[in-house]
Amino acid sequence: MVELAETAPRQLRAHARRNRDRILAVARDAFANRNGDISLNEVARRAGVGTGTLFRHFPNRDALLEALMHDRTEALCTEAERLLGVPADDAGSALFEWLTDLVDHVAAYQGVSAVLLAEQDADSALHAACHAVDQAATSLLRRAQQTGAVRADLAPDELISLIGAISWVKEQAPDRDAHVRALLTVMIDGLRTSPPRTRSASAR
Amino acid sequence: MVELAETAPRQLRAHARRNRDRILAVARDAFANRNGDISLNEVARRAGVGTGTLFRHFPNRDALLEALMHDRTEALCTEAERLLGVPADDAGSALFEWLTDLVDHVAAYQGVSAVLLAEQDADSALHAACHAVDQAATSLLRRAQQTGAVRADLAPDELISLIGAISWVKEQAPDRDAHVRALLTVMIDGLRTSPPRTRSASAR
DNA sequence: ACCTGAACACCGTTCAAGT
DNA sequence: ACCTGAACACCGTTCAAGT
Repeated sequence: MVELAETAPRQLRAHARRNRDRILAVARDAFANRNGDISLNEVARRAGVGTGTLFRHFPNRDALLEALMHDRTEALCTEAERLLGVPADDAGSALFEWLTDLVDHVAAYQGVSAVLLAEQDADSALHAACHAVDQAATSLLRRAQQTGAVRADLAPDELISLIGAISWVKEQAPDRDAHVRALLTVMIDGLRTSPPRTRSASAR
Repeated sequence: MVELAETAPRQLRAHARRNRDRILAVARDAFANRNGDISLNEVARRAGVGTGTLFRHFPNRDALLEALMHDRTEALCTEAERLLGVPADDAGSALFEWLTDLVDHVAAYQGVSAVLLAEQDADSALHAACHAVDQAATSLLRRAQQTGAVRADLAPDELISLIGAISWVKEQAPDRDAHVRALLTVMIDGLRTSPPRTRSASAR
C-alpha cells in the first residue's frame, strides 16, 4: 500500500512530464526564428494541452524560452570556462570566437536579445541565464583586455549591448548570414582598435 | 451660395484637421521613447476622438509614426545634402556626424529601428521615409569610402543595419546616453579600419 | 497532483449608424 | 465629409471545476 501511494503520483508525474515535453517540442519548432511567431495559446493547442497546463509549467514566455535554451546556454558557459585556459596570445581570438557563438545562440529565438539588454531585477529564469552569460563574457573580455588584444576602454555591459544589438539584427533577418557576419567583422575590428581618441571620463 | 457650398466642407475639414492635430499631439507625447508604450485605442481616448477617427487618419501605427517623424526626417535628408558638399577631407567625419544624428532620430520612437531594418515592399509611408534615409546614407558612405576615410568593404545596407542596431539599443535604454555613445565609438572605429583581413567574396 | 477550457481584460482593426 | 462607438478576432493570463 505504501508502494501504491507512491506509484499513483509517480504516474501522474510521468504524465505531467510528457505534457511538458510535448509543449517544449512544439515551442522549439514554432519559436525557431525562421518560423515566425506564434501565440502561447496556439502552442498549447498544437501540443494538445489546455492553456492552463502550459501556464503552470511555464508562467510566461520567458520561462518557456529559458527551458528551450537551457542546455545550449550551459554549453556556452562551460565553453567560456575552457577558453579562459587558452594561451595568453589567443585571448583575443578566444573572445571573438565565443562572441560569434553567442550571437547565434541569442538570435535563435525571438525576443531573447531584448531580454539580454534589459538588466531587470532578475526575477525570470531567462534573466538568470543571461546573467550567467554576462559573467562569462566579462571574464573573457577582461583577459583579452589584459593581454592587449582588445581596447581597454570598453565596459562589459557595453560589450553585451553590442552583442545584443547584432543578435537582434540576426533575429530580424535570420536568413542573411553573410550580412550578420559583416556586422560582426566591423564590430570586432572596432574592439581591436586601441583608443587614441579620448572619451570624456565624466561621461562614464 | 457657391461660397457657402465651399464653406461648409471647409469647416468640416478644419474640424478634421483639429482632430488630426490632437491625435498627433497625444501620440507625440505618449510614444516618446522614455514614456513607454500605449495602445492606439488609448491614444484615441486621450485625444478625445473615436477609435475609427484615428484609424482613418492613420491606417496603422507606422503611418502615425511617420507623421510624427516627418519634419525631422526631411531635415535629416537636407542636412545630408549639405554634408555632401563638404571638403573631401571631411567626408569621413561628415558621415559619422550625420549617423550620430540619425541614431537619435530613429531611437526617438518605439519600433522605428525595426522598420528601418525591414526592407519590406515599401507600402507604408514610414517605409518610404526609411528609403529616403537609406539613399542619403548611401551617398554619404560612398563619398567617405572614395576619400579613403571609411573601409571599402562595407555595403550600404550593412551600414544601415549597424545604425539600426545601435538605435535599437538606445530604444531599449533611452536614458543611457553615455552607453550608446560608447557603442557608436566602437562602431565608428570599426568603420575606419582598413580591411587587411580578407572576407570571402563568395559569401557576398 | 494535475488538467481542462471558459472567462477576463486587453489589443488592433472594422463598420454600421449617425450628423 | 466626417465622426462615433459597438463589435470582432485575437492576445496573455487566471481560475473554478473536474479526474
